[in-house]
Amino acid sequence: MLSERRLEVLRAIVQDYVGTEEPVGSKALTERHRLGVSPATVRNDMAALEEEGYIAQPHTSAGRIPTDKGYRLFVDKLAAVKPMTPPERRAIQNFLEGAVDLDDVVGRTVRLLAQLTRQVAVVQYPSLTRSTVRHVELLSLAPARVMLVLITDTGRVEQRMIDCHAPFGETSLADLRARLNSRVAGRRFADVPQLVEDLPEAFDVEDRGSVTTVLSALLETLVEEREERLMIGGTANLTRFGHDFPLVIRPVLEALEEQVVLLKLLGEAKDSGMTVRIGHENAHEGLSSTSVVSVGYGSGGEAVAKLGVVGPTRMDYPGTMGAVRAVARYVGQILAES
Amino acid sequence: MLSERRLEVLRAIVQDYVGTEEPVGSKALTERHRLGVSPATVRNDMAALEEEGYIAQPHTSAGRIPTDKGYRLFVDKLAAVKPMTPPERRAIQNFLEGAVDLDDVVGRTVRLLAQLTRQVAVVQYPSLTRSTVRHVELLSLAPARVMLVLITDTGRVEQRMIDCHAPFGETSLADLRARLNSRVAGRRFADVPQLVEDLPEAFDVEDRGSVTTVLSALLETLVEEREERLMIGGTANLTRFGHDFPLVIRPVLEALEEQVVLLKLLGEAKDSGMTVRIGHENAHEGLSSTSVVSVGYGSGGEAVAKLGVVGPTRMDYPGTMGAVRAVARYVGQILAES
DNA sequence: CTTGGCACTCACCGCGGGCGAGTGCCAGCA
DNA sequence: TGCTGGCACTCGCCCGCGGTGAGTGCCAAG
Repeated sequence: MLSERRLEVLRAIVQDYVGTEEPVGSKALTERHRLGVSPATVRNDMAALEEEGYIAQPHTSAGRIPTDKGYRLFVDKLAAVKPMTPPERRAIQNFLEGAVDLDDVVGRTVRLLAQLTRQVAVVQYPSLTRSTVRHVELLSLAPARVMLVLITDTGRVEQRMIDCHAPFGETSLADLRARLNSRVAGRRFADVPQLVEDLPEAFDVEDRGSVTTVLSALLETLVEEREERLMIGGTANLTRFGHDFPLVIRPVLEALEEQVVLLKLLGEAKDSGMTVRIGHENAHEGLSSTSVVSVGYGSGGEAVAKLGVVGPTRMDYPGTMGAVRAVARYVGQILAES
Repeated sequence: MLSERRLEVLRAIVQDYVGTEEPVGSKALTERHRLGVSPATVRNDMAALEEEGYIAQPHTSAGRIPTDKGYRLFVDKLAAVKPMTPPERRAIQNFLEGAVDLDDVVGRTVRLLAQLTRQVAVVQYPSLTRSTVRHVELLSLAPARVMLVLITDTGRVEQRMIDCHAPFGETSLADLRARLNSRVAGRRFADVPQLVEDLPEAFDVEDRGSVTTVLSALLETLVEEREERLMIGGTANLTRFGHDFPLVIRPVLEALEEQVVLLKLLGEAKDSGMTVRIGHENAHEGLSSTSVVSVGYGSGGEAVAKLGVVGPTRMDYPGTMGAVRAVARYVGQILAES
């Protein structure tokens, strides 16, 4: 176990390094922080911290920088989430309040988060399976062509074109629509599969095939990776990454373009509470020099989706966590209102 | 007017510079191209080309690089669009054919373009105003809350939530839906405003307010900047830009995040035929070291939207133009089939 | 108008030395 | 036992140096 002061030294190193982006030495530390001990003592502590793997030096005779493990300790034990100031809160609220629909909410959230944290923002649309069905609509576009529209209580709308093999009569369609809605409206999407299981049996044999096709299309929209959508923004902030650009930035941009990767990233995070994944803790290789701060958000007590930011491991964790948490909170409120 | 050979020299300079990314000198030129003259002659030609502003030297005693004006001349007079090879065509077709809906088509197109050109791809969704109405749907979600769903012949679906001030009866809604569809289905979206102008008059006074609200919401979805959507991809390719990274890449990323900027960019392009905007020809400042190659695409003879790529002014214009044209063509086909 | 020759420019590279921040170690002290 | 000042050492960074070579402009001759 590390002594109190050594933890303090680690905290000081993290803070200074995050601020200056340069390896920090023992002398500079004692000057900028009131540690109450001499540089020599700090050096001893640093040697110990390095021994334990919390910090490292890029070259001999350079200062120390925190390792992933060091950041981890910092986040877990040494950092308090920095709450937003009242004016910041008001700004967040104002910015989000003008949104007219879900796309707008998500879009504004992304921009807001990117701006607040000066990092890349990622916002997931409310998950279908965790939402409640508000309405299911079936539109006949052609004799054997039906459009399925799902509407959730979170304002999300998904549509899907369905090709039936046989023509599907207008009255049968209306019948299916009515039955479907009476069964699933107000229920959770996750329960839909069971709720509609025996629905085909209520129909004439001739329509049963089409009904099954429609239902399976409905179920298909609920499977993972099809039902998840997200939006990202603030990629321009990647340019603040460091000096050794292309090598670092490229894999990050590539990862960010792969929705699958991002979804997996957010999926790995805890469902409740804030999750911070630091450097190599991220499974994806291209993101090994980034940290991901994410949190669930939702209209009620339960999270319907996640949002977060991706930035260099050398980031202002307290500030970022504060911003992420605050934004998630307000987005939840907005969602609840609509 | 420049002599034939000088044009040839310019072409050679552009080709070499695009290939090597380094200023090209007179000697290297004569070695790599069969110009039939000596370096000294080429030097004279270069001096003339520089005098006219087609090329420039980064430092004294370095080779020449083309200016925006030089690329412009190259594109206009010296370059032939490079057609895709048969295997490439097949690959494009295969890649696009698996798409299941419009989002998928656009998404695949973006990825395809980015991969083919190794640049940033931008694909606009088919414009509403240039499409034809397939269906208009009105859903009652709550007594005074209606959802409007627009479906176009290009497979695009737009929805919008509408708050009516007074409750809107189910039968009135059905009536409006029927009348609306009989008037506008199969017609061009651009004509919709006139077609529905006198529609409120057909309704009882009590419903007339809600009808007007719904109609104005419908018209609002058609105004510019609301109706336009687009998707971008391949931003990771920006890392191949040059050595002087952050300064160049940052404004480009910023510009790409502003849909407004991109839409304006594409809007400035000609409606038919391919448009190439080089460097400072782009109004947006951040894009002054990029070129934009764009072209309209559509299911029939007429373009319903545009797509293109954004890359460094130092790009392979013939190849890029070939890829952009080919992709636009196949996307048009896919759209026509669906 | 083209060409070979020639002097000149200047970015780039590798070298070497001085500087200084930072380190590890040690002996002394509380 | 733990903290401190002192000290020698390391090594990345900066800077100035000269050599090299690609590239240039100019000129006189073909």
